[in-house]
Amino acid sequence: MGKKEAPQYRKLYELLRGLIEGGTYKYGDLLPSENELCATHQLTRPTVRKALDMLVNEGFIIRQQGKGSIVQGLPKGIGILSLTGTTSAIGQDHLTTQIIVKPHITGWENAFGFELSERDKSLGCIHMERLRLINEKPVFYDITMIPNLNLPRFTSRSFENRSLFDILRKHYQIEVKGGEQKIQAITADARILQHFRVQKNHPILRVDRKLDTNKAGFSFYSQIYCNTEDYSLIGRF
Amino acid sequence: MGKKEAPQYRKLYELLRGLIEGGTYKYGDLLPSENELCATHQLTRPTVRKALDMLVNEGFIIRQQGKGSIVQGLPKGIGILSLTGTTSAIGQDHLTTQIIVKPHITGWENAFGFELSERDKSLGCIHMERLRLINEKPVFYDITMIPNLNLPRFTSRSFENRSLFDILRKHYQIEVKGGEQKIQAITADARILQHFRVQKNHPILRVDRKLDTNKAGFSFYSQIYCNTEDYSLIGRF
DNA sequence: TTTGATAACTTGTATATACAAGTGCAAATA
DNA sequence: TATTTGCACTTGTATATACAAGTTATCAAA
Repeated sequence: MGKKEAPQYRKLYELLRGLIEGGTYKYGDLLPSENELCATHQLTRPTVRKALDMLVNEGFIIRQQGKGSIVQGLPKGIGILSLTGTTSAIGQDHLTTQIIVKPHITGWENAFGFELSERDKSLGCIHMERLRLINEKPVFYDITMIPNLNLPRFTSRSFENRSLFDILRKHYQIEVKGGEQKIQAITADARILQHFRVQKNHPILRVDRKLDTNKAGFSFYSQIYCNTEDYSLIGRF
Repeated sequence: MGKKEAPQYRKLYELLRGLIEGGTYKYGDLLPSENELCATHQLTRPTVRKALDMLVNEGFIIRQQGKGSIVQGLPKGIGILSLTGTTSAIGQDHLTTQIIVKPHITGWENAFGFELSERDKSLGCIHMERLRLINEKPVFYDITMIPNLNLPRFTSRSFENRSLFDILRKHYQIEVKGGEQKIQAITADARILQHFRVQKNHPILRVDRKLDTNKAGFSFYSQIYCNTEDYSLIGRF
């Protein structure tokens, strides 16, 4: 059950990412060259390059042949469009979570337009609804549906302070590896509007997401309503 | 000036991507194993894996240890959130483009909230506004601003039938490598509403984008208004 | 029949190496 | 002085190899 040790390239990636996020390397700085990193960490160039590839893919650095790896700015807004969950994306601001509908087992009404496997349909799902507030102002309302697939004690866990992603990773060794999302601007229905404390024609952003995990065949689904009046969703691509 | 031959891993990537997009490999299929691809294309495994890595990053396949590379579904909506431009994303539907404001050189009023370099500020920009229609219905309105940096004949080119990305790549060897985007739901102003032929409180999705290219220090900017009534923006992550 | 071991596949990680190609600076040259 | 050349450094591409680890089917044993 114990988690295996992370591979070398991943450790280096986490280290460098941490140094960028922590401000040790700032926008425009050059990272140590690949050969320097090899020497410092006792690795070979392909391994180092794999770590740097990950940083490139996530937009932390760009590479320039003949010059080096140039640090890029951090995402400044809410990174909900990237992989990290809501909780890890806000930064300094004060984020609180209210559970509106506690996790409970039910059938699938639908999966926000995504197709469900027959197995998932027959299993039913764990349903949960949460409201997220930034500095006391409601910003996200999200509905999460997870196939009811052998997650002991799941419905009784606390989702107040910790992100769903963390809980899945730490207690169930499930890591979200990617997914698909559909984005629309809508005028929300009365129930959602009430949570956001806004008026009838207030525009709301809706994101329907299918989240794929490291367990083959295990995906879950969420629908996020977002009041983008004060915070916009940002992402790198 | 001629374009260099693409590297092997890129050629394999294009080939496989084409086969997936063309339907030769369908959802759930397994690609040939890495060793088979090596044999077929006279390449070594690291090279083949690099091509597959790219497909993974763009969501075309997932890999499962012990099993193989599993083909995923194609993006079904409008892939504006991914790298490919609008034109290549629509698929079967009929897309037309109307130039509302022809490309012309002007100063920067702003860059949609992104920071400009002093050099770009002093150069001014090429400004252009286009309306895209899908099956005769207006869906996108986009404002593009490109630093006025030595792009001969640019303002006189035709943007009716071809995507901006294609023109940049073919005529100027500029490839968009990524970028940053901010997404909000808004109620549009009168000018935008008029183009979309919708009423006052109709919700509109706005995407502000900074596009980074393979030329270091060369980025351009666009602001896209989108009526998501019939088409939602989709993306993989 | 069921169970369990095994073998033959698959992808994952890592090393070691070589040369190509772009950048930037310093020394040599005009 | 201004320009060119060359060198040292960077990342980019590619090969060859080895072993770890997950999946699946087969076959033997219980």
